[in-house]
Parts: sequence; C-alpha cells; structure tokens
Amino acid sequence: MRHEDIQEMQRLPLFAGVDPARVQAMLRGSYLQRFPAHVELVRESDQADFLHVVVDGQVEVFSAYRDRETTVSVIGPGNSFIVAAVVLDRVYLKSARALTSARILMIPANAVRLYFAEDAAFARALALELALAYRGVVKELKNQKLRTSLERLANWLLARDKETGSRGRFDLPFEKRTLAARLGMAPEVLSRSLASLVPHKVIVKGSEIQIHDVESLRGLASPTPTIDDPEI
Amino acid sequence: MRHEDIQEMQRLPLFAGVDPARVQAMLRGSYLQRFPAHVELVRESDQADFLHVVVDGQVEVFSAYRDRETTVSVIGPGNSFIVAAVVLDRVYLKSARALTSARILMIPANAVRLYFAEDAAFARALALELALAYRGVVKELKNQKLRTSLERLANWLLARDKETGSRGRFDLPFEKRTLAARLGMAPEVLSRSLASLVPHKVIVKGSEIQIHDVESLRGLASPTPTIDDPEI
DNA sequence: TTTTTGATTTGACGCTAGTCAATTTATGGC
DNA sequence: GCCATAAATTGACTAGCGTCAAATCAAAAA
Repeated sequence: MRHEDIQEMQRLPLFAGVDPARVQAMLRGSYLQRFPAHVELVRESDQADFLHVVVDGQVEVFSAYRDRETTVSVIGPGNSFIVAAVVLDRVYLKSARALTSARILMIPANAVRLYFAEDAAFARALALELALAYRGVVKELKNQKLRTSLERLANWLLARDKETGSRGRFDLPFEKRTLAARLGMAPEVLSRSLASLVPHKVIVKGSEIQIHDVESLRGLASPTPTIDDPEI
Repeated sequence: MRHEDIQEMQRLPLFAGVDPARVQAMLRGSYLQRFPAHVELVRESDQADFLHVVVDGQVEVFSAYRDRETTVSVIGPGNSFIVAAVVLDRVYLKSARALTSARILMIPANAVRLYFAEDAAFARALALELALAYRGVVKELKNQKLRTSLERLANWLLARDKETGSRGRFDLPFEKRTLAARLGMAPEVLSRSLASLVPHKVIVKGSEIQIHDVESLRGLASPTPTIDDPEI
C-alpha cells in the first residue's frame, strides 16, 4: 500500500483512537484493491480471510438459499463489512459483490485478530463497530417484519431525501432493481409501489425522484426513530 | 448482591478472561432481581440504563410498530441482551418482557461503559459477545427473508431436536403461541403448519413433539449451516 | 441515427400467510 | 371433579406480494 493511501485509511472509524503506528503496521500487510462491477468479493460459507472496507464504490451484501437470494445491505464508502466473522474466526454468513467498480481495503483476518488481542484501543473500536452493525441489522429485521413493502419504500424515500439535504428531489443511487432487492421486494412490486405513491405527490422520472408533499408521504410511512434514524 | 451469587455470575461468558476483582467490583453495583412472568423489563426507545443478563427463566425480546408487534428472539439462561445499546449509550431498539418468572442480572450501563473503557479484557469479551449477537440477528434475518413459515418451522424442529439430544422426541419449551411469534407467524399458521407435517411423520401431542422420520423432515427443511448452526 | 440489449412497466394470475369467527381442547382455581 | 378462562384448532375469506409473460422504454454500441 502506498503511503498516502495509508494516511487516508488511518481516518476510518475502525481505527478511531488507535495508535497510528499500530494502524500503519496493520495496513502495511493489507491490500487496497480495485474491483470491477459484478465481481464477487466474498462468498458465504468460506472461512473469513480478510476484513473488507469499502473505500470507493458500492458493495451489495447478499445471501442465497435454495433458488432464492436476498440482499442484506448495500454498503458505501467508509463502511466495513464482515467484521464479526473475522473477529470470531468463522465462516462468512453472507456473500458480497461489487455493485459498481469499487476500491476495497482488505486487511488480513489474522492481523485483525492479532491486534484485537493486543491493542485495547483497537478492540474497543471494533466493539463499537460491531455494536453499530448489530443495531443496523436489528433495524433492518424490524423494517422487514413490521412493515409492508409500500411502507418500506415510503420510509426509504424519506430517509434518502433527508440524507441528501431534504430538498424534495434526488437521484436514485443505484438501479431500481437494486433498490427493490435492498427493500426486499420484487422489481415489479417496486414499480407498482412507486406508481401508487402518485396520490402522495411522489413523481418518478427515470432515476430522479421528486417528493412534493413530504407530510403526505410521512403520513403513509410513519417513520420511527428506532427503525429509521441512522443516528441512534 | 450476595457473595455466592457473585461467584455464579463470574462464570458468564461476558466476563471470560476478565480479572475477577474487576468483575466483582462491577457486580457489587449490580442487581440480581426476580421478576414475575409478563413483566416488561425494558422498553423500546428508553435510554439504556442497564445491561441485562438472563440468569433463570425466559425473556422475550420484541418490538412494536403501529398496531403490530414482532418477536425478535427468546432468550434463556446465560444470555445477555441489549448489549449494543449499553455500549453505545443509546436508546433500546427493542422491548423485553419476562415470559416466565425470571431472575435477571442488571448491571448499570455506566459501569459497563466505564469498565469497557478501562479494562481491555472486558472490552474484548464485549466485542465477542457483540459479534455473536450480530451473527445471530443476521441468521434470523436470513431465516425470515429466505424461508417460508413451514420451512422455518421444520428447521426449528430439527434444531430443537438436536439441541435436546436428537432423540426424536421433545417438549416445546414454551407455549405454541410464543413459538409462533418466535418463528414469525400467526398462531393459526403454526397450527396448520404442524398439521401439514403429518405426512413427514411429525406427531404433535399437546406440547410434545415426536419426529419419526428425521430424513423426511430434513428434506423439507433443507437446513444450512449459515442459518441453522448455532456453533458457527 | 439505428440496433441491440437490458431495464422497467403493466397485466393476469396464484400462492403464502394474515384475519375473523366459531369450536374444541387445556389449564388453573376452587 | 367442576367451572372459568385461556389456548389451540379449524373453516372461510382476504391482503400482500411473487411469478410469468408481454409490452414499453432507455442506454450503449455500432
């Protein structure tokens, strides 16, 4: 890894509060690699050999079972994935593929475990990362079990609008089929759900979304902090 | 807390590898309390004030939204809950109620955070606990999204049978309505699903389950380690 | 621009699981 | 043992969502 890359990686939340010398040592054995879109980065059931951090691009985390497949999350820059499997030295529970061309930081699993065992600050950073990841999945489980697909969509639209500055207008960050997978519904259902939001003044023009009546949409969505607030 | 109780608590995985003196200090400020069945132990959206560990009995972790409610997990002796909220000093994402009369160890959240910050061994133990909890939720999310209710039931029966010694016969550890909630289905659906397993030689007599053809049931269930194996 | 390929939309239909209501079966208290 | 109450089952019906197929639209390559 190049020196300037190491500088950049140093700022990841994963390394917050950790002695820079330690981080550099860990990073020297790591790889910063670019992958083309669609490449499989990690395969479910394989032994965890690297901790992955998305530096650039988007990664889809998914799982397959029988002839079915489900998207667990879509991960963007700054976020790591598969932390738990690495810490526990077990197999991956999920697969991951690059959705776009992506730069991925790969830290060897045994290095992670070594520093986890030796460095208290790193152990704490990992614990916090795991706690956040845990809460993320819990929210997603609640989202799936307590809401209809239309409600999930409505809440996602609201959340995305807020995330992009609450200007009532934004572009979808990925294809609709990916959004459908992310929301846990068939593409056809997403299409119909978007159409059914017209009375709430949601306008769809290709990949652009316009929300002309946030209150109306909010009434349908009933967002709640313990599912939708990324800050808590 | 009594001295012998402290001895007993010391053996919790949560304290694995932590200096006994530290554990005792933490426990001295804690409460070991008995709650009657049906009591709400923790309420979603409240600030996390205690880390809870089930010592005896069963606790149902659930979440409500609009007029709906969903069971997230059922926790038995030796397991802690709401670790992430305590570590991060945030609100609970889920509620919890005693399913049976239950003894609960309650460790003040600020003590947990204090020792987390000061004691490397405890920070590591917490990280491992969080990693395990994370993988548990991921498995549950996959279970819910990738399987039909009949498949979830079939897999639960197989897992429970193995857990109780693979003798092809066991008692349900809680009421059927609770099992239905645990499996994410209406009680009526559980009833019908159990009835539909008769061709696979599953016999239900009250709370006793008999599995007379494990292979047949396994064929229907298609268990997979990355969802069903509690060891990985 | 035209072609080609893939994404998206729309319609028709079926399956899974939830709801409501009526019984039947258990269970705890007396 | 008997009653009161709750749990579990069964039937009838419905909502939500998936699947399949056809039609339309959009983006990239020629």
